[in-house]
Amino acid sequence: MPMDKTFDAARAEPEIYAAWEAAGAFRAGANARPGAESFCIMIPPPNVTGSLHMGHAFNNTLQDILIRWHRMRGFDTLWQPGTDHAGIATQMVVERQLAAEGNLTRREMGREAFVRKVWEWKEHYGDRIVTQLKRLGASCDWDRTAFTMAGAPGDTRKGHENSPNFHDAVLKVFVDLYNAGLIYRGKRLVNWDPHFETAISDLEVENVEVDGFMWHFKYPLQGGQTYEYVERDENGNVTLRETRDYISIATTRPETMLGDGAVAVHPSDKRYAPIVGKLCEIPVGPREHRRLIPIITDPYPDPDFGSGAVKITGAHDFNDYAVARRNNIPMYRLMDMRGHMRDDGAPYAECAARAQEIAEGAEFTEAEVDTLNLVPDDLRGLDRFEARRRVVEQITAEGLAVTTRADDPRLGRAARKPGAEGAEAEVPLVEAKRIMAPFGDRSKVIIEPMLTDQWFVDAGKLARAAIAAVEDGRTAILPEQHRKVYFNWMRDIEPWCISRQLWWGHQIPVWYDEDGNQYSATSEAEAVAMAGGRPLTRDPDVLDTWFSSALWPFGTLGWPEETPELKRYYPTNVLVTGFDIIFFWVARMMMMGLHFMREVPFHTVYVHALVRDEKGKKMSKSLGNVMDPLDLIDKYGADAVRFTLASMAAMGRDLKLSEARVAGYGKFVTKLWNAARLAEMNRAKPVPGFDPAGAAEPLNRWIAGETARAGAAVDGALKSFRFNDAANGLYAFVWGRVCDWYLELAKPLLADGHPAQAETRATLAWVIDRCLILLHPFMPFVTEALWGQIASREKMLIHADWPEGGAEDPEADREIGWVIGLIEEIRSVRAEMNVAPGAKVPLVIVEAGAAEAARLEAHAALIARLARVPQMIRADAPPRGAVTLSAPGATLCLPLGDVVDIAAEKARLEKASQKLEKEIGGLSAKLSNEKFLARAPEEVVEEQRERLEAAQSEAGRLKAALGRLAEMA
RNA sequence: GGGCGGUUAGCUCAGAUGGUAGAGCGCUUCGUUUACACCGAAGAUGUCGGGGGUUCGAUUCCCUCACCGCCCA
Repeated sequence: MPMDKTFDAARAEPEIYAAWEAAGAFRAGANARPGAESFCIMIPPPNVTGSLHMGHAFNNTLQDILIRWHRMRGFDTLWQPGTDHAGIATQMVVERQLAAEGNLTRREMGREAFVRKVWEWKEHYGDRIVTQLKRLGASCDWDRTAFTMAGAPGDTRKGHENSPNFHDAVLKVFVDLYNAGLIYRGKRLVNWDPHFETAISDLEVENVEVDGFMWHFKYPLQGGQTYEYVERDENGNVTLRETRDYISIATTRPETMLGDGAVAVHPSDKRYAPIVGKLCEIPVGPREHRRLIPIITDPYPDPDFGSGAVKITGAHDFNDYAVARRNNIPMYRLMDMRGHMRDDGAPYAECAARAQEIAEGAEFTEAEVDTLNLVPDDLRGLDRFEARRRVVEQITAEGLAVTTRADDPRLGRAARKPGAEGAEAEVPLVEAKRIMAPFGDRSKVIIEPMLTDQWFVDAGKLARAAIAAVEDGRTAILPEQHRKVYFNWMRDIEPWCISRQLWWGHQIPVWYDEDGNQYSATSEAEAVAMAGGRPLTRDPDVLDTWFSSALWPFGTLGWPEETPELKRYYPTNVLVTGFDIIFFWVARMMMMGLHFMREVPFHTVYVHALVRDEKGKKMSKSLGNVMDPLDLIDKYGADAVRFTLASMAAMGRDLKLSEARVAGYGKFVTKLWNAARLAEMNRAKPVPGFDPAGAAEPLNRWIAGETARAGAAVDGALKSFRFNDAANGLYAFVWGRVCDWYLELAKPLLADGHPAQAETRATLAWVIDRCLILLHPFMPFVTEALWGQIASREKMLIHADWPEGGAEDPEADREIGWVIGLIEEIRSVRAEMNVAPGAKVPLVIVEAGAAEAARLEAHAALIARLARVPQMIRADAPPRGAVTLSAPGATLCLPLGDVVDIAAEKARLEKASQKLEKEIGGLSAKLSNEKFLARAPEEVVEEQRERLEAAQSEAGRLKAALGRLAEMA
């Protein structure tokens, strides 16, 4: 049955994938040679809520290439798959679904029922991303699919039937770190997401510049005191001197003024030296209970920024928090968990009075301060942004806003034009400026720094080993620039907040007795025993999802049990990941791996770049520029998508992906298909044990050498993670060498009756096989399809032996190279002389060296065919009007006397001649430079000399040809 | 503000360790020779961002400037 003209990817891909799975082709150790080295990659577990995007497609294509390559080379290969339970994301998705179904809310149904719902959801939808990875051709050992929540209460064990019990590993890690003092609980300022009502880590906060305002307010000094406020320029000359009864404070968040504990100025700031230590009044709240706060010094305020004085709100700002701690300033929490102004506790008057005592020096505790609600009664319960509006309104109404002329440019759009009507009016100074605001990376709401009790990992201690391992090269990070990023972050690491106020996740294994004592244990029974039987309640919080994914490299292999897999595959070889999770994930796996396994989790971290759209924009739903890999697979086939991604994977460079590029590689699939089709039509079948290196025909030896060269290039490129070089090299080899030249040159030899027919058939089949093998890691589907179609084989291509070695054949290279050059030369001349494509022109041999003459004779048939010169004629001199060809070692020409356009030929020769003269000029200048001769390496000098000689002899030939042309004219 | 990366053909990008600037796409012209028109042949296009330096020699190494992008404050 003749082959179709194209590969039907849509039909073939699922069949091929099913065949691989049925054969167990992906299983750990499949195709391993006896005693083979192991090669293991841990998949970056996609979120269980995820669906395949370009980043996944890229990331997994690269992993699959490495895995398939090693598997074919006989390594004991494991590509460990699995998914991440993705705390916030999953909880969000399920809550949304409940709402859409008109179901009870999370809080209405309670924790247990909700968690059960999440497990149900996971059963239904949790394998979507896995299915999608399969469409890409990912050859993971799916039987081992792991899940970061496996074994947690309620696990239905669907979709991750064989996953190691991750929950056990997580609990053990927690308890061990707790007992080692590396995990602790404390009241700290953390990033609070008011939408999800949970703490999140620094890394989950995106700082974005937005339009905002900077308000300037007056904090009056206690009892109407005054001071001389003096400003000076750099030279110390006084530029402003006035008597003030206030200190000017700038803020972008006026609602937090209610919680101010102090005003701070820099110790060197002379302007405020007279009032340091005095009290000033917060200009908001009921007049009768205005709070007074101290003016202190601290290195934090920048004297050159704003007024140089900073309000300190320890409970709602990270910088202020540090200042407050240093100076024992109380931190008053103003908001509730939803970001609304507090509406709890005693009335304002009572709280404010107590705060006043504290400001005046009364003793206080953290716990007491947290009970004080300093939100005035009229603002309680308001949303934080509404409260801000009211605060500004109240202060301004009272005349305590700093004012400026209405044409002050700092007012932004609100400013009048200078000289315009009203430009001289005094208006409140509200600067319009860009300010950095923190947003939750999932909720997209503004994050509120919030003083709450949380659990922390002492990351600083764990980081030391993780830094050392990269410093001494036990783990290599590629490309190298990412080492620096890793070090910078690791060396300056903050405690890691690991508690989340969610329900979906590993619940913290800590119980409290009535006195608040903590018992950390892997089970409640154990905790009760530790507590001597006292009644306990469990901490309701769950762990940050990244806490469990940090255990991925050993948790998936069965730790804490000492499984054979753990022994065999840990440390893993390569981690392929995006730079955006170096901190979230890579750094934490390093810390946990080194701490619990005493060995690095992976030897190499290959950090790939971002897939962008063709204009270089980040793909995002809101921009509408996302390309869906599944759509592309539907349209062009998985092979084309994979090959595109691989060919663009230059290390450290972002990919700008365009559909045209994918379409281009789709054509490459067709090209390969048709090369195989040609072989089939010529009845070229693989001959077992055949080695073209020993072929009689130079052409066959030549392609054997080219193939060896291509194979070595692929190996070299993949060894150093240059996926693009590997892919592009294969493309050039298959299309540019095999299809464009070998197949064309072989056609005459494949003709019936040709003595080399059998050998050439065997070589042709061999070459196609090699193409399939070398391309398989990149384009697994079409290659496997052809492999099966060409012959019945012992093993599928996925387990075929990767070629090792193979030598080039310099003699055959020279010979075939010469023939190719001649054909190109003739084609070029014909095209430029406008010789009719069908016109048959003889090749005139005026002069030829022995080797050249032999080549002409040996390859006459194929030269005739490809260059359309049906006969070769010997002559003593070039005929009139003949065009001389540039062929090393021979004087050949084409008698185009009748057809030649003399002017065109003259132009052609002159152009070539000019180019040569330029080269000759450059080369001879170089060679007459004594310094060059003295200092350049000898082989470089020699090379230049040879080039000069070649150019000169070529120039001579051109000159002769030009001379003949002149005679004709 | 600190750090990192980029600037090469019309477009998208390669150019490890300095020594003849490349590919794909696009473009122009031509082509039904039985693998492939999802093809073939031929062709054009570059002060390698600007300026300095090191060197016999710089797209490549160093400095500096400009513009673009990313990360961290």
